[in-house]
Amino acid sequence: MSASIGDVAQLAGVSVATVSRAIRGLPNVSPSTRDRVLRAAEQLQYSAHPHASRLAAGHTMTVGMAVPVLTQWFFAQVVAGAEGVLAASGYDVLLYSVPDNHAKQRFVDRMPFSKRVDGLIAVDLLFVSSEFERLTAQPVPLVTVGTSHDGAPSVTIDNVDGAVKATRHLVNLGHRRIGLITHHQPHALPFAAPLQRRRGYELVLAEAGITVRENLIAPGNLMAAARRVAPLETAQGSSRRGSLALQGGAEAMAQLLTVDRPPTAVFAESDEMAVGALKTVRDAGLHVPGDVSIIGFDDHDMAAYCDLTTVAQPVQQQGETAAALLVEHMHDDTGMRETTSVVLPTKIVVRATTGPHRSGRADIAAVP
Amino acid sequence: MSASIGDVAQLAGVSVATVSRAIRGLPNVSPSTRDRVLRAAEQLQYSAHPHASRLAAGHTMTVGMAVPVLTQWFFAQVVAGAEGVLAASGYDVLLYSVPDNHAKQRFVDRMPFSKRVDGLIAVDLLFVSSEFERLTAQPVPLVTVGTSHDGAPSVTIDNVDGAVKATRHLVNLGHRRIGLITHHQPHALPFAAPLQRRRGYELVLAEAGITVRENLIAPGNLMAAARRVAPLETAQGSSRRGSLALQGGAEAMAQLLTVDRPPTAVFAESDEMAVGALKTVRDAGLHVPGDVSIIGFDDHDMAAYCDLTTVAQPVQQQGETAAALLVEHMHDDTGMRETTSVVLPTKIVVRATTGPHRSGRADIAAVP
DNA sequence: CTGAAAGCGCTTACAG
DNA sequence: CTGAAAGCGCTTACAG
Repeated sequence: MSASIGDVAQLAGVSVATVSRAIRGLPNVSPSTRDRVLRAAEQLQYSAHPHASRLAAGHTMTVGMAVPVLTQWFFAQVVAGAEGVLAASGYDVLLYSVPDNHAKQRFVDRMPFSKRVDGLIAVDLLFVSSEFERLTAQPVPLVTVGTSHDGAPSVTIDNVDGAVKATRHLVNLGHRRIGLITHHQPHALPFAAPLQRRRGYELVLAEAGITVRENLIAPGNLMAAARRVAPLETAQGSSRRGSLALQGGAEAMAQLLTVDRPPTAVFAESDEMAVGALKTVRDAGLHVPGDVSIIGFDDHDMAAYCDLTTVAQPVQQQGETAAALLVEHMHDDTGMRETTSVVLPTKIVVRATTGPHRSGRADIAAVP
Repeated sequence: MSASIGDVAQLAGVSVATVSRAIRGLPNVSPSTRDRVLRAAEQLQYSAHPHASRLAAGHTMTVGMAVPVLTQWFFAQVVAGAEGVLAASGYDVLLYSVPDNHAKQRFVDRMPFSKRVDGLIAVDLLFVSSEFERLTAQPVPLVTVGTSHDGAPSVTIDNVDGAVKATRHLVNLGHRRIGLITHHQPHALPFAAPLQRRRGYELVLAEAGITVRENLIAPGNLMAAARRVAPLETAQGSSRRGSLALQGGAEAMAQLLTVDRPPTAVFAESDEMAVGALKTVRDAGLHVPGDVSIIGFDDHDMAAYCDLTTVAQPVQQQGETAAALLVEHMHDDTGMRETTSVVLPTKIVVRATTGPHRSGRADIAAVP
């Protein structure tokens, strides 16, 4: 079929051991020999059979990457980011989609023992402790993005802080009746992004002396429908729902417009929901930001187009950082697995959908 | 580290050969022996080392998938579709991003000879004949999606026909001045989707006795910017540009609104451009479809949300079909590579952005 | 139905 | 600096 190391050895008149060394750039090969080998290899279009070298050398030069679903904006970005740095370091990426708990179970059961990867990146996968233990009880290093577990390096953003920025922006514009469109999932774990973002919202209201009103908080996640499409509990579900989030945001906003004194500003936990909300407001004949200010979260591709004010998070960079961390760990043979957790910064991007509260500081004055 | 086939053999009291056969469900193993082996394997949490079995068996059980860039909607969908059926057939997917000509060159040079995959799927990659020959001059089967080359199975859609449907829809609504927002790339090959879609447009105008007017055709591709982001010439660039397309569509529409007698209907070669166009029209204070009808192409996630009339193409299904075709070819040891090319159907989805020409059949009456 | 042995194509001590 | 040989963990004829 194609040339083997033996063919090259024969052509170059050396042993296969020497070919192996010459080609991999190992020391202890005389320049002239190396030259001859390289020329022979070139001539035969030789490249090492990866499975053979991996078997012999004991490493695979590939890393496994598990994501809930590739079709969602966030995940595709993260994978792309990781793939870039992994490729640059000579690693192939093996893709695993883990759309539901069954797939997660299978991933946890099989992956660590399948010996086919040198490292693992898990994006937005919430592992219960038994799963996580199983995953780390073996020599393949793991780094998580979007979630963090004690015992593995992780890459995340500070969701509370991001939400604080968003809410504070609205408060500083004079708003007092501030709505929240959430993507809280029923049984989500405590550190899930939706809960964290809600927490930031509540923190700022408290610090501004504004009472949290339940009727100003609307779920934008269309639970039944979302569950059908993406049955897996993910940590940052908010940013990842695809077009359902548009619709969910639209409906949540519609609900907010029915309450007694509707909000003059709304923080949506994701840009997609924010864009949906935008539509509802405009369809209702109201103006943004004249009547209602809206701020999102993510800096999704659509955000710039819609002139949406938002809290930007670096998405591709989360993949890149995770990959860099992983590469470092794979090269680190000391076996000691220090658990770096890097928290990437968010930053507010003010565009055209937020503005000062209409009645100036009226509302504020109304509150003692 | 983890159990090997030898450990299982020892525990079960049989030879490794028998373990191998029992575990892979080969015939010629007595039920009781098989049972004992399976139990032992279970107990040791044994799973075969993939590199070893692949080396020995001569196949890799993985397929390589090359896409221009994973971050674009279309490509992520296609990969997800393919990954699904590949996983179901027991294949892993190795991801290659081929964002520019340099990467393409490297892919063509190395991939086929790297012996690391049993098959290849190339999405939207335009190969010149020398590249294509190199790719097919080896035993690894290739299937292309979005492009088709003589000599390899492919899955595509009929872009001409899709565009015919779109344009005919507008003509049937009584429109005569029909604009086109193109995504034609300067040096694109003849079969590239943008050209095909344009061809469909021209075909229908001709059949309706309407002259093609150059000033009603506007490029929506923001060439300089697009080139910076995605330097590779792709076949169906129109559908894949991300947010640039939104902006490009918006600008193209703005241009169309400046001509002497502006179009009463516009066919945009992609939904993203159509959505951009929608914005321009509304920002100008005009109504859709009252003043201008707009139809897109793709049935992108955003289309339903925007109530955009469009020509839907099955996107995930293109990945699924390609994967199924490839699996079939990989299982086919006859070596004869019949070149099935499957063309998936498009279908028009009428929503709220197209409507009858305002002045009824006036325009039509004006033309003999 | 089962086992002993060769072989897949490399890498890596070990000698020299 | 270079080579002979063992070994990585499986699979696959070949015997029996």
